[in-house]
Amino acid sequence: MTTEDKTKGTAARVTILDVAKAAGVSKSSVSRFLDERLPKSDSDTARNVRRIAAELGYVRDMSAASLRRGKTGMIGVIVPRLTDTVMAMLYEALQKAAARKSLFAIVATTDDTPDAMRNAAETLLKRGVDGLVLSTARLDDRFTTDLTERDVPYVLALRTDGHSKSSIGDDELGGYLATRHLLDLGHRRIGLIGGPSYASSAAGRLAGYHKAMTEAGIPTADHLTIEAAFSMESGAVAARQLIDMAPDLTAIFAVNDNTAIGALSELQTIGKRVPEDISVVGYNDIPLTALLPTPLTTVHVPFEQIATEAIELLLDDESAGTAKCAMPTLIPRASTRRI
Amino acid sequence: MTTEDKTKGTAARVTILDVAKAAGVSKSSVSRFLDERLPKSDSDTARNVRRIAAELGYVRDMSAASLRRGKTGMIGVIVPRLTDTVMAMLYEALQKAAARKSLFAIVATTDDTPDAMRNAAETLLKRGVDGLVLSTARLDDRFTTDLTERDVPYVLALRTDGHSKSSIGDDELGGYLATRHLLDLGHRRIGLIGGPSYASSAAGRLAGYHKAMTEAGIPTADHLTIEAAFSMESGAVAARQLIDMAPDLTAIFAVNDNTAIGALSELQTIGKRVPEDISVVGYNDIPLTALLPTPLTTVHVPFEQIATEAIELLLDDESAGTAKCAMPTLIPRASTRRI
DNA sequence: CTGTTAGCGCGTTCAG
DNA sequence: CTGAACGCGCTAACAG
Repeated sequence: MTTEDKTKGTAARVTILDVAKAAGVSKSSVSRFLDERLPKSDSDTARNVRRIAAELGYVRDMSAASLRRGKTGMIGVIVPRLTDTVMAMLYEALQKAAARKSLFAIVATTDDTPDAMRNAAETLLKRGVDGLVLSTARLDDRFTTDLTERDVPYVLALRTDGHSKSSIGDDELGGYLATRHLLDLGHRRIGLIGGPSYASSAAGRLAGYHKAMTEAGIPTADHLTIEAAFSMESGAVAARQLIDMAPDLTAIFAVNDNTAIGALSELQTIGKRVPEDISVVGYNDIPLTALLPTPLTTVHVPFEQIATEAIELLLDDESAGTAKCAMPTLIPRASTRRI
Repeated sequence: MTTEDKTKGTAARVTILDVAKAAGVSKSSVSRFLDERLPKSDSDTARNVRRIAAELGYVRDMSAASLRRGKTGMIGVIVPRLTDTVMAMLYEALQKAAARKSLFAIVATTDDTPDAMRNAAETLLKRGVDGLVLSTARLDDRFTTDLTERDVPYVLALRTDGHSKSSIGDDELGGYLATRHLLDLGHRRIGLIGGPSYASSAAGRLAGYHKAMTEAGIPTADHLTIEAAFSMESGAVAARQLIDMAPDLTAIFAVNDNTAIGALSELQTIGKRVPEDISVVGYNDIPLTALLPTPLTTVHVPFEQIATEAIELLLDDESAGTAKCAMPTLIPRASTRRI
C-alpha cells in the first residue's frame, strides 16, 4: 500500500499531500514546516515531517507555490552581454548574492540599446520575476519611470541614473586613482579613452581623471580625452585617434579593460612599446588583465560587494533613492612605468 | 463599473477573465486564442480577442500556466563558469535558440566539479525547468544515468559522454586542422597543451593532433603533449613545462584559447617571441583572440549551430543517443608563420 | 501549534 | 467552434 508501484517513465510527482499522509499531519502543517522563509522550527513533528519529505523525495512545486504566494523567488538581471567578462563577473556575483537570500537570478541581454532593454525587461517580467537588476541604465533614459509606475521593484548596478536605487563602484575615485598613479610615475601627457557618455560609470571615471589632472596643475586644455564604446575594437580605434591627436603622449588611461586591451593591440601595431614608450592603465581588473603578455595595471572593482548591496537594496522597500558606492583599488602591474 | 479604480501601488493584475468579459467571450476561448503553441487562428473573434488583450495589457500568469500545463517553458543550462568567454558564448547562443522555440534558458554554474554539478542541476530542477543542457559532462561520470532514471530530458553540449544525446563540435577535425596548419607551415617539432582528460573535447582535439602528426610521418615518440586545465593560469604553467621538456619546439597547439593566451604570456616572459621564435595556435576563436597584441591563429567553433542543434535534440523525444557534430574552421592569424 | 477551508489564474476536459 | 466546470499543488486566513 504505502510502497507505490511507480511505473517506469511515469515519475508520479510526490506532492505535499503524500508527505502529509505519510507523516500523519495535515498538508498545511507540512507546508509550514517546509517553508524556507520561516525560521525552521525544531519540534519533534517538524523534524519528522522534514525527514519523511526527504525520504519520499518531495520537492515543492514552484509553479504552484508561486501562484499562491504571488511571487516566484526569481529576480531578473539585465546586462548588455555576457561575453563581456565584466558583465559575466557581475552576473555571477549577483547569482551568489541572490542565492544567499533563497532567490534565483535569471538573466537577459541587450546590446546596450534602449529598445532591446525594454524587450529584455518584458521577457523577464513575463517570466514572473519579483524584481529587476539593471546594469544598462542610461543617464537620459525614461525607462525606469515606467518601471516605477508599474510598481516593479528594481535597482541599478554598476551604472546609475542619478535618482534610482543604485549599487555602484566609486568611479570618480577609481578614475582619480588611475590618473594619480600615472602622475606619480612622472607622466604629464596623459590621454584618456573614455566610455559612452550615457554611462554614469564612464562619466565618473572621466571626472576622476579631470580632478587628478587639475590637482596636479595640468591645464585643462592639455586634458586629452576621446570617447569610445566598451569594446576592444573601439579601444583600438580610440588609441589610434589619440596618438594621432597627440603623438607625444606618454600614458593612456582607458576607463575599461576591454578598451585598454584594444589600445594595447593598436599600440603594438603602430610600433609603440608598452610600457617602454607609453604606459597604459585599464579599469575593472578582469582576470585576463593579469595574464596579458604585458600584465595590465588596472583598477579593481569589488563586484561581489556591489552585487550583495544591489540585492539588499532591491529587497529593502525603505530605501528609495539610496545609492551604495563601493571602493575601488589600484592594481599596479607591468603596463605602467616611471617616465 | 467597467473602469475600475486602480489605487496607486496596487497593480491589480489583468486576468484572462477581464479579457473574456471585455471581448464578450468565455475565458476558455481567450485561453485558446492566446495559446502561442497553437497555430494562431485568423477568425474575426480571434483577432478581436488578441486586440483587446493587448489593449488591456494582459500578460499570462506564467505560474498559473505552468501549474496547469505541467511545464514551465524554461530550460536549464549548466556551465562551469560564465567568466569563461567560451561558456558565455555558448549560453548566449543557447538563449537565442531557446527563444526561437518560445523557451527561456536559465543558467547555473559549477566549477567543473562533479558535486557542484549535482547542486546546480538540483537548483535548476527545483525551479521547474523542463530540461537540461549540460556542458560539463565528464566521460567518467554517472550523473547522466541518474537523470535518465528520473526521466529528466537532457542533452550534452560541447562535450559528450559517448552515449547521451549530444551536440558538439568535431573536435578531432579541429585538432587535425590546427596541427595540419602548423605542419603545412613547415613545423615538425610541435607541442600540444591539452585539456583535462575527462573532457571529450580535449580528448578529440588531442586525437586530431596525433592523427595529423602520424600522417605527416612524425614518430609518435616525438609527439610532445602535456595536460592542462581550461584556464589561462594553467596554460602558462603548461607552456613553461613544455619548453623545459623540449626547448627546440617551433610551435605549440593549445586546445583552448585561454590556455593559448596563458602560454603566450609565459613565452613572452621567458623571452620567446611569437611568431618569430615559436608559432602558437588556439581553439574556439573567442573575440579576444583577434585583438591580442599578436592576433592568435585559432579554430573557429560554430556555437550558434551547436546551440540550435542542442535545443532541437532536447525537444525531440525520438532522438535518444543521437550526436550532432558541427564543423570547425581554421582561422589563420599572426601567431603562426612559416618556419 | 494544528487542521479546515478557500481560492490563486489558468488550461483542459466534456458537453453542446 | 464555444462555454461551464473542474482541479493543478500550494499557501493564507481563520478557527480550534
